[in-house]
Amino acid sequence: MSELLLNLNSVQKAAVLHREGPLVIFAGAGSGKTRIITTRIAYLINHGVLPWEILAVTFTNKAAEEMRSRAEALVPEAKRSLITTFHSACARWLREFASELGFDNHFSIYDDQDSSRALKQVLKELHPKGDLPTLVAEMRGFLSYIKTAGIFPHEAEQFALDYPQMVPTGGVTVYRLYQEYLAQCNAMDFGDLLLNLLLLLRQNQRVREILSQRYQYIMVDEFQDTNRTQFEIIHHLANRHRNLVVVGDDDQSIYSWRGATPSNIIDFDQTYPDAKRIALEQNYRCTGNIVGAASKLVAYNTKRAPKTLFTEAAAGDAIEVHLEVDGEMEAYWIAERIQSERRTFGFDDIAIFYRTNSQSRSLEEALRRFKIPYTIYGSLEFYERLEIKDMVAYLRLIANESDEISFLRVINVPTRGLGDKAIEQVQQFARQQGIGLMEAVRRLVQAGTPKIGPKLKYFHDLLAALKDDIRSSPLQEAVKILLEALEYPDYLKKKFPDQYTDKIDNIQELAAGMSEYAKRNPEAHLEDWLQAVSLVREDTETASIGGVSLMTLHMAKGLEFRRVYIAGLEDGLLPHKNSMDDPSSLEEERRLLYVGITRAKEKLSLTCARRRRTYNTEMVNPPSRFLREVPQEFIEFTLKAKELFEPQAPSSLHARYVYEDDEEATLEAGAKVYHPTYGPGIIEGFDDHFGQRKAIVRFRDFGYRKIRPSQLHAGSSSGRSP
DNA sequence: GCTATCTAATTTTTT
DNA sequence: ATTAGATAGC
Repeated sequence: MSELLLNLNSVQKAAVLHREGPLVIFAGAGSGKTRIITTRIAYLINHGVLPWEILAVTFTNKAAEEMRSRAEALVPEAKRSLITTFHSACARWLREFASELGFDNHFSIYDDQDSSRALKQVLKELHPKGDLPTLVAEMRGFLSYIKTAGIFPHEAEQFALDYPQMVPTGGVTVYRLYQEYLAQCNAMDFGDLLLNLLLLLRQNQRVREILSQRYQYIMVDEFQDTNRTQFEIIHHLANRHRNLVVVGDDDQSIYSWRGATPSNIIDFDQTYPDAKRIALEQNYRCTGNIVGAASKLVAYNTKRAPKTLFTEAAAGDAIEVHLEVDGEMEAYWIAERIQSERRTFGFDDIAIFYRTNSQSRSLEEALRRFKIPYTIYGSLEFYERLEIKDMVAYLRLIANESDEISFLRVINVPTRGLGDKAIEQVQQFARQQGIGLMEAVRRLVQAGTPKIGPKLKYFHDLLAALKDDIRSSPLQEAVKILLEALEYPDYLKKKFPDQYTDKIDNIQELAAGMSEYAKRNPEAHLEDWLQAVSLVREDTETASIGGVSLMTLHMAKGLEFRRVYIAGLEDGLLPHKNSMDDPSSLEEERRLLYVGITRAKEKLSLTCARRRRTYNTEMVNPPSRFLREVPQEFIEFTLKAKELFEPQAPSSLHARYVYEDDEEATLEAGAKVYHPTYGPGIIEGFDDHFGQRKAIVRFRDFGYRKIRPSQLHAGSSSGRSP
């Protein structure tokens, strides 16, 4: 008996030992699913499977990294298996076969910001007078949806006929033009990495043969979050050997708004009728109370595969529920609590989760006041910072001169007299001649175009020199060469005098990361590094600081902490107000809380605030409806919460809170009101204005106003004429 | 063409 | 409050 299998329960063992054919594993939270995948990889390798015949895909770099290192710890050969994210696997295959699609294998990868800019270029030409920001926003949503659904431009027409409500006016044309523009730029957005690979697999028999032959054993983690495109890719890859194991938990599906279809896992056996099915329902992570609360909560969902998570662990501490007067006090309470428990839970053991990023500010302030170290995950992305984007854009343009989005970004950075007018002239010339922007620059320089000719020549020569210089130097020098050639520090100092040091530090960090990368991958070229930074976003600086972890509930998936706080359990925040009216969105909000709760190994606190300032207005939200769905037996109310919650009568929670006094009884948030001067509006919240209570009303025609409730009539029109 | 000022928009966002 | 992006004025 292999020692790998020690300490596995019989169900886990069955999952690991599964050899041929499709298998779907429903793995509840904390049931050891990463362990199963890694152990299975090790087991396969120990039993004659070649490491490079194994493919394991996940969604996040973090998860992939974890999986890779754990598998390697079991068998060192696992480092030759392909254990990575969907996007980076696809990017790798696309580089291999780019030419089959008419792409150069130095193609750029566009992040959301780049792709918005590309879309803007397309729309600007199509609707010169249109409201660009609105159009871009509308089309972005449509494009990301249609790409995750695996629908190609040539199929979009039919799709628009079948589902007209899903397609904005002109959407089909924009989709086609956008894809053409990206092809012209030799660039792919995140969606294209998947979609273009799917296109290859569908149309190109040679590629399909090679890739489906290559991987004997395929495993996919977090399968509930796959979209249709990903499902179809996996289907093609696994078609030959049919050794496909998918692992997931429909209760943890929290990305349906991004095209994930949990039916991929729930109905897996419709595509694979011979699929075996294993359910892992024993939780090894959390205490009894935490598991109990989470299961009871998620059981309120109507759409889910039936299952019950259980544990043999002791009940442990009760789940703490606390209510505070406002968001600041809530944060203060959490910080104080962390401080008082510091002998039991080290700062690294603790996480605070919240629904929206904007909630992090008050938490940060409170933690700072208590001198508690913390790390915020995923707020200001390192690679989205202006100075980093500038550097990366230059390097991209050097690797791929067709990359027009990078071209447009850097042509006047640092400022060199090539503003909107000049760019317009270059673009128009390019359009006229049917050539790329860089070629247009070359010809305009050659033609000795008046005014902009010399400036363009400077830019062109600079770029050419940079290209030579960087290509002939070791990779780790690239950023340094750029900085000097551009005199970029001077530019930063002039343009951002007070943020200068920060920005230079960031660039230093980029350069350090680059050196590190070059050291680890001695063979790597600029293109490899560019791909890595496009797909991996980690801020090495913040990652090493440690302390209490702050993140959104979405980011928390897949992680675990001994001690967890979830802040802002209020109707309007969790569930979020945009998701409260639609039943299936509401269920997703519930799953979000479920995910948060099940991250806690030992102790959990749920907090909410009566009032909360968001942006500039004060909102009054009732406690989350989800709090009522957690049975009282698992909960301990803090003193403060007790008087307000009345735990013995949970159904009165709302009533007591919202209708606390007569004024709010008739004018609660969300109520339609009518004002004699401003006309119809909706109450968004309340504000205490020097002791006087005012309603924050969003008027149909006059925007937001703070109004004394006595001036408002209930309903959408007044009985009297205004 | 560049800079300063104004305005609108802020759910979540693995890649 | 904050930020990015568009517009108006130098």
